[in-house]
Amino acid sequence: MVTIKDLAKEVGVSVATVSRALNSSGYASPDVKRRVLEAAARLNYKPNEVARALNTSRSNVVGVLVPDITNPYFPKVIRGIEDAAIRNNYRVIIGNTDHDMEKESKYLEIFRQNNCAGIISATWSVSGEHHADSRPLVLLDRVVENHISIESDNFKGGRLQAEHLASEGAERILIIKGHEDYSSFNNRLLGAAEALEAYGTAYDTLPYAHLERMLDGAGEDFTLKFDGIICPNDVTAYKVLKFLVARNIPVPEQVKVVGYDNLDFSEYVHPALTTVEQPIYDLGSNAFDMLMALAAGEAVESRIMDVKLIRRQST
Amino acid sequence: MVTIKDLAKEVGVSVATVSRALNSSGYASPDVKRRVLEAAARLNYKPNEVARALNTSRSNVVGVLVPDITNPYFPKVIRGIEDAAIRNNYRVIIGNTDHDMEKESKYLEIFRQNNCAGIISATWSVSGEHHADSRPLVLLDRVVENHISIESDNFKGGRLQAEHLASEGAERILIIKGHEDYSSFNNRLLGAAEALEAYGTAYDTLPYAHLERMLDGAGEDFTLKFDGIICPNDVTAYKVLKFLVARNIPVPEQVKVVGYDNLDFSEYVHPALTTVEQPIYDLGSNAFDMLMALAAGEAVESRIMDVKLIRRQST
DNA sequence: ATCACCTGTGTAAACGTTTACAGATAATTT
DNA sequence: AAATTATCTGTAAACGTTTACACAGGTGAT
Repeated sequence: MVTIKDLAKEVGVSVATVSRALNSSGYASPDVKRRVLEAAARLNYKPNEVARALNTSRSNVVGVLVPDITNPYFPKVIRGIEDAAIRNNYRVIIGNTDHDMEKESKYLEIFRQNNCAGIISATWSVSGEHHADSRPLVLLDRVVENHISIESDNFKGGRLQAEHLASEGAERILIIKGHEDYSSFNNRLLGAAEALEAYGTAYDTLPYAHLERMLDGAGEDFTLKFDGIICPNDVTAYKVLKFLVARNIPVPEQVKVVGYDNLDFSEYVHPALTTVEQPIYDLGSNAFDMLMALAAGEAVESRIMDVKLIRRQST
Repeated sequence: MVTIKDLAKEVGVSVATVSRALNSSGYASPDVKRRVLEAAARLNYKPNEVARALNTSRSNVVGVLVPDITNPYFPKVIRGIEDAAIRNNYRVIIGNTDHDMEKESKYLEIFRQNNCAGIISATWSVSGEHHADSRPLVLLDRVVENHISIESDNFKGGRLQAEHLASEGAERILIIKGHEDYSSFNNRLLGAAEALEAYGTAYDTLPYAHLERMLDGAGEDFTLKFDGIICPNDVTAYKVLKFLVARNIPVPEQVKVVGYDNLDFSEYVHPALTTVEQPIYDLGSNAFDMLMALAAGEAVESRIMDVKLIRRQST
């Protein structure tokens, strides 16, 4: 591998001068700078990032934490992050936490061991003592006190779900709750509940675990008592739709279903899913930009991205 | 951050001894070793991976190249790789190449700059001069001469698709081709064609680009002339199903459709998709194991994983 | 002519590890 | 008892960068 030393020898200056010429840090005469750059191009010199990271104790790697990359929401987020990262000459290390606080801590430790420049996390166990680490951090789709975060307008999204069902004539609505640890799901619930109360529409809520039991064929069939179902995300909605269709319950005639996310697949399920679209890719790329700003010591504000309703055949 | 130096001071030995004690390399008296480990645990010492990578010119990071993580095939592969990696105390850097050789080269360069231990790639432009780099490499779902690879049994998979349609009574079959640069798609095509010829069933092939034109509403509607459609992957099958359903063409009565991959979603589309299942997750985790073996200098053979047909409502 | 300052360069230390080498002691062989 | 070998430890160099510091020469102000 060609190093800064080789360049120094080639040009006939010291390594310090080469480093300064390459990074335009400190002084370097125009002539030397030109010769260094020429030699670097000619010998195809690429700086060793590891050495750089060791010296500056800051690599150009950002750590990204997701519950499970297999959940189709996250690849899009990651793609957004990765594209932004590569534009800025950064790389992305990913970690799957499975909502497990142990794993989460382990990855944070790993990120530290790798001198990562910062962390974007879509999972955050507040109870942990991660806080000790002062690395720049942006939470994605999760809001936690004293941390910068970016999320879609979950409250509005919940409201859109509810208003849409109500305006389509649903009179008894079931709201399926998402993972209770996450602010995003809770805010969707709040938004929906508030809207339904304003409309004067009757509704009930169902913990996610109960839904799973129902889908497995055990437990009560909740769907019979309702004519509208609000799902915490699209993947849940797919399962609900499958359950209803398998029982020959006409959707949307007897029951209307609305999801949240607008994943690519939502137009392929049957019936095609009405859902709230959030700008998943942009959430990722913006999160990266915010992280860079944070790392540069700039003041950064938490961000909320707009959402909109996408109407399809399930309502 | 607590370093090896701190441990040395704490225990009252040199850093060399600490290093040897921690890594069980070279000699270290049982007593010293015990004291070092105790101090490491007490002070919560974690080795700095960057320093280690610089010294040994080999980090515990592997680079993973995929065309686009947004394609639902890849998150599963990546999850397989990542799980295997973390078990072995390795990390994963991902790169999206978009089938673009420039990006591919760029990422390979980046992996080199980061002293990556090896590369797993689901995309490989043979024409490039990447070969100069002698880093361990495992190709995933791509076969290229002189490289170790792992893939599903694409030929058999293609055969299963064809045999199934034929045995269900299809008499004029359309095979939609996948990306022609990739051996996996070509082998599926070969397997299907060979099976159909053995059956004496008529078939035709369609370049992917033509399909896209048809889906966009432009160009000829190919589906009318056929009663069986073999898709190169599930995502393509989703699009075909949507196209057919939108035109009220009864599936599977008039046209039967079979996919390839068995993605999680294939049971949610309408009608639920008959497809060939390949062990996507295992492809990833095995690829990692092969990479480790390769890095350890062991002899490694390319691997082909078995596939099986999953019958659902689209046939 | 003196002083201050700016520009350009080299020397050397530092980042946190691993490891070749040498020296010292202990254990085993002859 | 001497010679060999095995075990243990420390010193110092190395990995490829960045950067504090020192020094030299040039420019401009006083």
